[in-house]
Amino acid sequence: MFQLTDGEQEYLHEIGSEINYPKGQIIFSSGQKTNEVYYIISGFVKIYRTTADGRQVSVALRYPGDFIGLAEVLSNSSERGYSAEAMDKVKLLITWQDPFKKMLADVPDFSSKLMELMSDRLREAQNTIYDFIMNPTQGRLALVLLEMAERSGSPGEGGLLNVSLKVTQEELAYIIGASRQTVSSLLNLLKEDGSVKYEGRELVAVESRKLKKWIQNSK
Amino acid sequence: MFQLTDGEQEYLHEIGSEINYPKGQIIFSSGQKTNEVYYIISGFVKIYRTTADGRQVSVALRYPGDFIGLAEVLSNSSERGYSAEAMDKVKLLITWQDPFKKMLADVPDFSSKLMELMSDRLREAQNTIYDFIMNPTQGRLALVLLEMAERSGSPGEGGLLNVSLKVTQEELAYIIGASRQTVSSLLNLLKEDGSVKYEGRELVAVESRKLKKWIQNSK
DNA sequence: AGTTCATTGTCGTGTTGCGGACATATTAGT
DNA sequence: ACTAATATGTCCGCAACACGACAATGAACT
Repeated sequence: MFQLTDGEQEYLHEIGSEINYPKGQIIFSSGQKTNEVYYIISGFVKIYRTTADGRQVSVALRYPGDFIGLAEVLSNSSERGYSAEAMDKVKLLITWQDPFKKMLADVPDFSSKLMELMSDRLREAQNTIYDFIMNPTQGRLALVLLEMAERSGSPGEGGLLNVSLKVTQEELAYIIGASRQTVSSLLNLLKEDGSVKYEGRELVAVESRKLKKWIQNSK
Repeated sequence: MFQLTDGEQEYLHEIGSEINYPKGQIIFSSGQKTNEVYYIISGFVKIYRTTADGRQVSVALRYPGDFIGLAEVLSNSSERGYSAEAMDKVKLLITWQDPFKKMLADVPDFSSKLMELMSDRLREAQNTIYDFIMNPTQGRLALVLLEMAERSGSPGEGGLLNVSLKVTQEELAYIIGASRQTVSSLLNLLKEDGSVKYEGRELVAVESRKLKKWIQNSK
């Protein structure tokens, strides 16, 4: 996986500034001018677009240690193609694109590291496409829950992952491209099955073994 | 769009060799060792994966002027994640990864150009995800036909695009994640509508205006 | 503690699209 | 030209899911 060196972290802190966003805060919006690159210190960020009829479609989730708003800067496109929203309390490092580009030129290997990052992301996006074609709704739901749990959870015994996630069903529906109602019933199936454990409206654990049974042959 | 300079083209020809593949030829397969990078001179290439039960899922199409097999090389992953197959007569330029990486270091701006390419591709992949969520089958079919026509066709008057494409309906089904039968009926609707024109089994023209009416609000 | 708002559960009903089956048409092989 | 292999058209039953409606539950604000 993608990992910055201490030196790179330091450099980023020098040219950027830390900001905290509350849950639901919009970080940037589709159509806006491209000025900054963000580095995620903690929390989840949703990359999405709002359709003409008001629906949301999210195309990716970004996790700590990842950059957002990067593609536009690297490809010199002046407008954001997607919006970004904090799904959680999020701590970001904001850097303006000029010093960021200078860093690209200054710091050896940073450029090739970003190249790796972009390649990984492309692969991820292709996997998402693959999953969309292969998996019916329940599989996609399982996939997303698993991914979020793996990114943020602490492993217990067996395939158990302890997490602490407050994500509404509507949000999940946007991510997997399903209706809210369908997510509701599917989640209940997963609960009965013991694949996921909720405390109130907070997801507290997932049983990855069981969860994987809902996913189609992934390869 | 992505475009190589003459100098870069020349360099590539020096370190690589041209090869012709017939339609249906597999260029590389998922799981294979990563050794080469390919540059498409002419023809279409399908990037796909075969599922356990034999179905194919294609996640992208690549057109002339694009690289394939690039992501694995840039991210130093030793195995191909997807397979690539010629959808046409395809002319490729094969380069081994070592001289290719040397070129990256040698040729100024080549690296940043590839960065742009990767960014564009990521954006494309995200758009594909978006379209999958937003568009029902007929919309996805229209999108793919339009894209292929735009990439290979010569524009006539109005929104007309003259092309010459031999793609089976099964192939289209793999690309849009639908069943062969559904593609068959939808294509007939498109023909009746005048959105596409066939001569035998060859697609010869698309009426982009009409075709676009089958696509949901794309932004 | 009470009111308000957001979130979730659960019905119907209607549509879309899959997948099997089979006929027909077209292309390729020898 | 004849045969085999591929590709296409079409019908039908079935399952998955969307979408509207509304109730019930839980959370947040004052």
